[in-house]
Amino acid sequence: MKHDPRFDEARDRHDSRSNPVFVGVERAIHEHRLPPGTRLAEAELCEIYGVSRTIVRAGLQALTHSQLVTLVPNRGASVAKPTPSDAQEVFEARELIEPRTAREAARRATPADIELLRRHSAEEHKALEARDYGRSLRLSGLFHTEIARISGQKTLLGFVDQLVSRSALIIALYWHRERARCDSQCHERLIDAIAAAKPDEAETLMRSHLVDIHTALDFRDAGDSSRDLRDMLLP
Amino acid sequence: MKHDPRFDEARDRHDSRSNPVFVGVERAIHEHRLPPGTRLAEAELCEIYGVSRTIVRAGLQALTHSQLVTLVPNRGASVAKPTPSDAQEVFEARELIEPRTAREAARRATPADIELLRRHSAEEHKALEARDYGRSLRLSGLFHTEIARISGQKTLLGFVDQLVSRSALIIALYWHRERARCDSQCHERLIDAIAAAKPDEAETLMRSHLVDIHTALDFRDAGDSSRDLRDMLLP
DNA sequence: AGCTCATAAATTGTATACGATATCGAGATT
DNA sequence: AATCTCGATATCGTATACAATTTATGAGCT
Repeated sequence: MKHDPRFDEARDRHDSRSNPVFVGVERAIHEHRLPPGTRLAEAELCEIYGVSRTIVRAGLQALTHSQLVTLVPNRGASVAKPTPSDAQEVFEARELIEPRTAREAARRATPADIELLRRHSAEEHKALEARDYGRSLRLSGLFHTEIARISGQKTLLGFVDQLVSRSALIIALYWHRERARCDSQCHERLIDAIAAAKPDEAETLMRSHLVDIHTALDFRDAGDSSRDLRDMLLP
Repeated sequence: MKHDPRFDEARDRHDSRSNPVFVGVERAIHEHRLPPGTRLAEAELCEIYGVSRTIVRAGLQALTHSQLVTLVPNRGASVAKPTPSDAQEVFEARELIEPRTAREAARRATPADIELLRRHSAEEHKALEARDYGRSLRLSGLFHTEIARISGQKTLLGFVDQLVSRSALIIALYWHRERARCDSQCHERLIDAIAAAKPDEAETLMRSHLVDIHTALDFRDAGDSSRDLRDMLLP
């Protein structure tokens, strides 16, 4: 046996993805159950997830690498608080990268991919109607990473993943209007362009969609709130 | 005291950057002392750097996140071996992102920045004349990340950093000609464009520079070699 | 000889123990 | 009353111990 291809799948996502702390905290951040700035004490996470500090620390370091968590030496971890300047940068980066993934997705999407996108969009719509704010936000992000996945560029997918993640924090801090009205419209039109295999249109739609969100950000207060960790992570 | 700004510096780079395993292995990869595929046994790294497995494992996980190391569950770590398809992707991503950082650098570079770039370029040239292949390669990569730093986009800097890192592995695997002749020419011209504050020109030069390298890659054999870890890491 | 399976050695995964650093609070000082 | 100092407590950083898994070795079999 020369090389077992299973390893290639195993390695990529099973480093952080198999860590319950990483998965749980990431998801809680995506769903806005963990507000920016929340302190993440190791002992507390140990109890919540029933693992030792070894696992907790590995998870926190992984979260730090994706910039969802800020780790201050000797003083512990807390949910990251992107500054207005960070927010600008993240959206500038998205405006550079995602039009490309949308273009490529339009060139490569299979019928199954389109089906998946439409299903996601429907789910997002449903969550929004059910007032399940957190879930709709997570699905909205998933839509963007799904397009990156369809584009077939694993490297760009990694970047988009990170940018979408951070966007959840940015939206938590700097978004005030009733959101996602534009989203569902924009997302539908993007799917149509991709399904019609129109790369130029998909690229343009994606760019303007991101610019829309970007320009709607509102940089003022960034107040703190402190509730109980267990409440935010367990449900 | 509300918020000590030193933390902002401390947090960013002092997570992985203070780990001797991360720093040492990263540098060895950048300088082509650690060929792709080299196995990285934990016990061996413990001895080499005089630290416990805790530190070694943290370093290996950080290296995995920057995709320099492949970590297979229960079977340990080895230096990553980007496939030809990975290599294509990395350069496509660089061709998307780095023209932007070059453009921004041309708009924002201070005289001190230009000075620094010229000094780096001179060092690189010297290393090349001294046949110090590893050093010249590392400096060549540093040139690209330095431009990203000057662009002022921390987010894109992070991506460029990762892409340049992986490029060292890609060059180790898929580059055969006598290299870096083009580089020093290209780099000089790029500095000139940036110094002259010509964003369009800097952007174009960067793009064609990257395309040059990309098209010169040669995807054939990817043979293994196994020497002693200590020899590759300690000097 | 080549193969299979069992056992031993090596290596990784996780938990815990201990030392270092930071945080908090009581009492003294200005 | 506010600030400062110093000890107690909590929290983090690193090393180590033990369990789980993989890899290497060799006897026995076809």
